[in-house]
Amino acid sequence: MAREYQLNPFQAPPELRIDYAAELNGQQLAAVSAAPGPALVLAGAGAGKTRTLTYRVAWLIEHGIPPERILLLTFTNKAAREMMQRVTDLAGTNLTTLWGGTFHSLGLRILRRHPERLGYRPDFGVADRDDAKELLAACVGESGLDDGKKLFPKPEVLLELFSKAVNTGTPLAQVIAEEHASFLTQIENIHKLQQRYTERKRDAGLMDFDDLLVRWLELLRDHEDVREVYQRRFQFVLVDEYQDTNRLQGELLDLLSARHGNLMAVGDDAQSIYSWRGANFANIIEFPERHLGTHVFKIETNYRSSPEILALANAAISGNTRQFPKALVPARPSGPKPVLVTCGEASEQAAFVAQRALELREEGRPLADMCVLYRSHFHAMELQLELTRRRIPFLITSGLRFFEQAHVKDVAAYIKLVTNPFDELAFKRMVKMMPGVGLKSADKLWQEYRGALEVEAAFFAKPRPAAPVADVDGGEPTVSKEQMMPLVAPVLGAIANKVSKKSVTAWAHWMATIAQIEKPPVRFSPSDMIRQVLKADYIDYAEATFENAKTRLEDLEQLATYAEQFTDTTEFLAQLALQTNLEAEASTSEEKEDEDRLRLSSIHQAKGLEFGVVFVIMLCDGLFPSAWSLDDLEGLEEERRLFYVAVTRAKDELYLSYPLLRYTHGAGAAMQQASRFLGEIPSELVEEWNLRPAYGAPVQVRRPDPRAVADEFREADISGEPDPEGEPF
DNA sequence: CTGGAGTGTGTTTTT
DNA sequence: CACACTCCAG
Repeated sequence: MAREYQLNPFQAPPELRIDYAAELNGQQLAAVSAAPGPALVLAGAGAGKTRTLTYRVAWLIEHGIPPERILLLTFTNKAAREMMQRVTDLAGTNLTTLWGGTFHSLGLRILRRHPERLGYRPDFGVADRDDAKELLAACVGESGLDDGKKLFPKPEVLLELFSKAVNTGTPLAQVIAEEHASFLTQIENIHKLQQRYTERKRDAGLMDFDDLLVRWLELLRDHEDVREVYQRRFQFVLVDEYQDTNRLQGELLDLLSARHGNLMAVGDDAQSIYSWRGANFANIIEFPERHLGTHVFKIETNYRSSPEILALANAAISGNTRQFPKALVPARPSGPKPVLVTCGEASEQAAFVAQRALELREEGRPLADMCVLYRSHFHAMELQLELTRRRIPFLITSGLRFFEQAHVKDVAAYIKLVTNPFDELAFKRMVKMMPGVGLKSADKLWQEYRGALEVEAAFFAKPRPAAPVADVDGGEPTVSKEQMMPLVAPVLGAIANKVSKKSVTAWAHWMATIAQIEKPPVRFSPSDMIRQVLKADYIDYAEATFENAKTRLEDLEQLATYAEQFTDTTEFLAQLALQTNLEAEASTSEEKEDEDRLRLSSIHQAKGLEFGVVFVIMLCDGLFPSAWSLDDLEGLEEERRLFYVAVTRAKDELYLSYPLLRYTHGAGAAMQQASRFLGEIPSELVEEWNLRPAYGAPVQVRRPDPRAVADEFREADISGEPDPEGEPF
């Protein structure tokens, strides 16, 4: 292996601004100042994993490694941004040339530079889950495979299977055998369908989430000159949350770092909670075998939690058989014991959390320093109601993603079609908004449109010069903003005679709107486009269609504001698809960040965060651990790790609660059993609270009237906006 | 062929 | 209990 950079990659340090030895403990320092070469950093929860990684980046830069030679892979884009900001503050260096982000966003970034190598257009789009589902559904439909005679997997299920196969590098047949053996008889058809789906994506100029990884790997593997460029460029590769990488990501990392061999993987096997998404536990275990000469660093001092919380966490995880043994050493002084709270029913549990949060706030702890964690989003229902009722401000990282809401997708479809006239989904989505147009007409119109478009496009199809591979210091992608695509409106005009009588007016109106937004300079400004679409079409449509049109239109105004930072529609759309949550990712205003709100989150979404006080609710067997996981050991162990992640978010106080009774959908009340995870904790490690005596007046026990619930929700301030009436309580 | 009324089904976690 | 899907009337 060529290692010419290996001999002395670190130039003589200039004067260092950071006193590493003073700011890090011995174990952290060892990892931060590690000599070049493969390194595996096993850092327990709260041991300063992020801190270590951040200082490592600063250390590299202070030792003369140019930022553009560092690749930083993190679990969320936000994490990358925060780390880079921190390094900027620490070392006073400008990091704009450092590449950092999620696997998916970096895959997009690299693919965008060489799309022609894989036969993609330079402005290919990113299909989110819904897009992928629709596309696949269309494939199923036209293939006639699902004739209703035999049970055929639904598009969602198929996508899940495809995804698992590529992410884990497992043959599709094997995945099906493991997950849905009954579909094995139709394996031929499923294979055909997958092929069709792949072609269809390419025709539509779309990559789905998996493509961003698969094609990235393909690009590096099959194109030596491209591989060379990136292998040379990325002298140091750092990965966070390595325990949650899947096989595909593992291969990408190995390939990217193969030349210099400076791959530093940071993770904690006890916090692996994404195996359902294909995360490969083995990556972390086999790292030293795959990378000869790996230095293993262990960081075991926990700075986050009180010894009491840590003792509980250790007890909780000890039920797992598959783990590296580790000894987390507490560094903080003693605190209160974790509390186990048994409640009568879910609404009582909600009342407890609300009341306790208020008490703690009285004692001077900001709401923002408290978090309520749960296994599944719907577990937080009663709590949302209770907080709303009591006017306690809260921030929820909700299950539904901003971009996946119908109205957002509707408006985005306009931008998508103008940006990429071949976007079948966008076209059909808009056409179906017209009166009298359903699935079939949409398809017919699409065929007509597509035909006319090909004719138009022929004029634009000029041979593109083979793009030179960008050099290490090469510029950004060579996507020209020039008009390389035909205009949409003329094509719509050309086929206007094919439109049914019912929708002629709507069609003309639509055409006018499209013409308006695809005219420069509007077409280069996503936010202008959104505002024009709203004004021309969508306000009316929304008001006629949605009961809650007002809220939705406000959302769209927010989208337009968010879009202002983009001057390129392709990038805007791609980023939007990769964005989980607009609020979490977009830069929020000062005012909003200052606001004191209780945080509600699924445990998965709370990964990497920490709070003074943590409530873990709904610890019922069958809910957490979820009923799905009860029958196999691996599933159960993952749930246990999830529980471990939950409790290790807490710094000072931890409350574990569960209701004895729960009202389930339709079936009425069901008795609940305490989670088996609670049973695994020695009783001397927790303090048990008896709800009623401690809280005087009996908590109101009521079965919510569903209609009242719905009303309350409608008025509810779910986004956590400040209450217009002023004082929250 | 569309869209409404009526019937059946099935509920994790997310880039 | 909500939503997805089916079936049937315009």
